[in-house]
Amino acid sequence: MLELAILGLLQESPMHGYELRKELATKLGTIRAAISYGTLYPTLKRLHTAGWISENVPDGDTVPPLTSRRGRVVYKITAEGKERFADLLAQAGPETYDDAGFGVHFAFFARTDRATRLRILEGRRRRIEERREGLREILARATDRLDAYTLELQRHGLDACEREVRWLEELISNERSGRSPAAPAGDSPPAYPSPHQDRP
Amino acid sequence: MLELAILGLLQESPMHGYELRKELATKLGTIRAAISYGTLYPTLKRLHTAGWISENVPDGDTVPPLTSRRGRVVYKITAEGKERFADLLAQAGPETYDDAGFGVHFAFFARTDRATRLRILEGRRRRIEERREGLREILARATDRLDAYTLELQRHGLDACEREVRWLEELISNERSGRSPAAPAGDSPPAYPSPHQDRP
DNA sequence: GTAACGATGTATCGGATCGATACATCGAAG
DNA sequence: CTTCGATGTATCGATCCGATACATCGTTAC
Repeated sequence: MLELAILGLLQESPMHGYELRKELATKLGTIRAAISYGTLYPTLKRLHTAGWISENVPDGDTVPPLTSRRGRVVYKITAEGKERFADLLAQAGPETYDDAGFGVHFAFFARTDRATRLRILEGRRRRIEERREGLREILARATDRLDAYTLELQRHGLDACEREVRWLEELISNERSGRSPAAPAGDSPPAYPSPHQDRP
Repeated sequence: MLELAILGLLQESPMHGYELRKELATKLGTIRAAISYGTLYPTLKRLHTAGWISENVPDGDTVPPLTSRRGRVVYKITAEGKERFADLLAQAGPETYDDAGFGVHFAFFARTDRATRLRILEGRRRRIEERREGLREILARATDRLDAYTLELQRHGLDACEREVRWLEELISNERSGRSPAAPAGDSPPAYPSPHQDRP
């Protein structure tokens, strides 16, 4: 999952690890608070071994002992890496529908074709609907077995599910009618400031 | 984190692994969809080694070869396990405020003292507020660097944060005034079907 | 001037957890 | 009478996190 995110960001521009981590946090926002270095560096090493990225260690050829710069490794995507990224972008399996997988894929929807976008959005919706039904089941069946706090937790979870389904439905509807992702679907006004829709 | 959940459930009644997994799914609901057996059994083993639970393998003493029942191991909490559970319940550190940790602790709030409940709720609120501020920062600062889909993702995340902060505030307010967790705080009517509040 | 500090930067280790897989029992449906 | 789905125990490889260590750089404070 992280693999997709890294390749996607390096496609935009080469970066070193620290920068990559910050950009990752910005791009993924709430999905993955911040990637641990214990995840990032091994993954970068793996991507390098696979030949999808290159590691550029700038050892100043003729000036090694003067300042002895600590190696600031710049990572750059390769041609094979771009192919790999395209492959990952196009696939939509079960792992694409869980919280982390969906978030990462969604973050790169601008570079995903519409058919795949729709498949992912619908798969995710299905997933959340199942979760929602599970919670409704619990709330209908086990009301007496569970204490007030546990029930409140389930209600809060159910609320979040219903909200996400509505959100997904709006996104799906927008995709089908060829609208911008954030454009309001018609009757319901947007709750957030409009994303400057200057192309009619 | 899983340790707390297992000890908590086994405190209610002894269970075998399969049952434990199902109860865990019911109790934690949206927090942790379903615990993998690859997590559950090693954790049970660990708890057993630590002396917090006992493993009861019912090998029918005098009837070994007749049906040769596959060992259905029944796990039971020990006195030390109960102490351990109480210790875990009472502590409120940074790991108590992330998504998984908070959810598990909240699920056992019925057995947590009020002071700890308040500390955890406030710590969690702080955590979500920080996440919210981070998202606002991104939405204010990086609007032009991010595409429409990424922005929409951030907005959805921000919305979820604001919602959770409101939820936490209501819970905190209820705790302070000694109300039931799910009771409405006063002016705002509940968004979900009232949890049959037949006591006035 | 220089010492301290916070941001930048690379890297590893142990531990928690997941998903896939394997295997075995049992009751019911066909 | 056999196949199938639910029940049940268990392990393996891979992913990811949190803590930790260490080094550089610029700014601020003394």
